[in-house]
Amino acid sequence: MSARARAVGRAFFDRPPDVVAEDLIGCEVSIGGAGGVVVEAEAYGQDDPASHSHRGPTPRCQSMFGPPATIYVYLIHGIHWCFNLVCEEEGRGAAVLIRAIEPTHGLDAMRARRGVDDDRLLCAGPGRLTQALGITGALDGLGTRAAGLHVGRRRDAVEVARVPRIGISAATDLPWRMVARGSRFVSRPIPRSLTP
DNA sequence: CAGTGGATGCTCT
DNA sequence: GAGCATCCACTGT
Repeated sequence: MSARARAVGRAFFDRPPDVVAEDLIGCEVSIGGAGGVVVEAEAYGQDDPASHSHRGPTPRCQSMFGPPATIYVYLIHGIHWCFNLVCEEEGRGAAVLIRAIEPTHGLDAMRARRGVDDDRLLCAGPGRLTQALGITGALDGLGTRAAGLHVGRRRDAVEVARVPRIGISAATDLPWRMVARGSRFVSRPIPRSLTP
């Protein structure tokens, strides 16, 4: 077990969502002793028809308009929680969806919560990741400190691919999905046409 | 491996 | 009432 990486500061999140999403790749995220390294994340902004914040605050997405590093968690398809971190300055409604991590800590707890044995599928997808980490709507609106969430700085170099986002029906061309090249822990592979 | 369809219930118009 | 930032099982190559 390696030492915990130094935490990123609030200024890290006080930047545009695509910049934050790109820089989050390779960073360590953990909560309650479970976690890993971010290998896939998507950016969502206010002037972005695919974003919940696009039409202004609603009861669901209100926390997107909070200060940088606020946690935004919502339920999708009535089943799965999705985990975001707010970025840019307060009130902009920008956030980054964490879509996949390479699990490194608390593997047994995550396997138990997921009910699967295949480590590749533990955190490969926004719904799988929240289930593995035990993240629910109870964290919505909290800051990282209050939630017990740790975000550590990137320690090793990563090559990041910028590709179109997944599972949305608007702004499907915007390349705001960031993927760690070569990782086998992503939710879906990088499109062949965008592979060197 | 690719494509399809069902589950499941909250959110917003 | 329609749509949804998903996942899983199942089909057919």
